[in-house]
Amino acid sequence: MTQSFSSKVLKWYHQFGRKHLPWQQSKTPYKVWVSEIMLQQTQVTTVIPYFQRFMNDFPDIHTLAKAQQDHVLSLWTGLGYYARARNLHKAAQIISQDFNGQFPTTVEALEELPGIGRSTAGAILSLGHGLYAPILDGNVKRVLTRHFAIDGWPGKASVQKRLWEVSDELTPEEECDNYNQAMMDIGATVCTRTRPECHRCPISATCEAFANNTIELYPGKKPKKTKPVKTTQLLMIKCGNEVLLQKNPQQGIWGGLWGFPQAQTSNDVERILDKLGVAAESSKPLTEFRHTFSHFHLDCLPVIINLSKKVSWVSESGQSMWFSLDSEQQLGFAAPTVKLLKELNK
DNA sequence: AAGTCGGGGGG
DNA sequence: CCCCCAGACTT
Repeated sequence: MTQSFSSKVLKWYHQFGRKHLPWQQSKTPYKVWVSEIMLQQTQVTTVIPYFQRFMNDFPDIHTLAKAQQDHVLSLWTGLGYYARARNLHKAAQIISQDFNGQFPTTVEALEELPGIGRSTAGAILSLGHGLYAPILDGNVKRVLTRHFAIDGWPGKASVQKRLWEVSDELTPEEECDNYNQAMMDIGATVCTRTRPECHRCPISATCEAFANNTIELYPGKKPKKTKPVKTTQLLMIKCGNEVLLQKNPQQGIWGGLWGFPQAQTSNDVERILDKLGVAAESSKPLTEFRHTFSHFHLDCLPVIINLSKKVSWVSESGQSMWFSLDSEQQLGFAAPTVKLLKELNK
């Protein structure tokens, strides 16, 4: 009598599964939710310190709901995909106000919340509530495409559909939480992208890719396209110990984060200074660097602009501010902004 | 179906 | 340089 797929996975979990990750301690739906959002497209080792800081400042959903967006984004600084933080904050307000702080307990209701898709909903239900729900993250996709030799890029709709069917079919009612955790653990620690350790895999005996020695064919690769290159000047307009920052619009790149005014041409620079009603005393370009996003390169030329006189200028919209270089204000910054603020502090 | 949304780990 | 990572959302 051969064991079922899920029972082999579960047996492996009890021996080798990860049980000491920060969000697995005194587990609650809130911790599971926050960790799942942070872990979207982000590796575990990267997330850990962010999760710790986040829980320290926002220990429960009501605290998060009441927080300033700037505070939430400040704890997301450097993590990327900032819409995750904005959506997390929005969802916290909905859950706190409309649901009395209680998470929904169905996939459909969870998916109504901003930032929660089918897989994250499944993780919250299973890991957070101990209910039945399949998941399909990058780990599970890698394990399943290899085990069942499922061709094609998993991002493709037809392949994704097939993977959901397989995941749904394999996921057991009993110990669904442990099964889901085990599949992620196998993907993260055994069935890795490069150099998988098939000799340690609990399901290698039935793995098609292992049997055919075609592991490297799975998962199918994403079609590559060349990233366009954009250029920008980052204007570090200084006045004494302060520098001018602007808040980016909520939608679009770096939404809700504070950053330096940007210019494409020297004409733009003049216009921006004109609007401030100031004249530059001196202007010094720093060394150019490239910042790469998921879909384009941004060649950044930072320029320090010193003002001759202190301007008593107040933002009309609240979207601009003079930021003290030794301030401890909790604001969200993109990675290049952090890098350049450090330069200014030298 | 394709594009938008970051930043870093590891080869 | 490359690819990918506990994806979701918009068009």
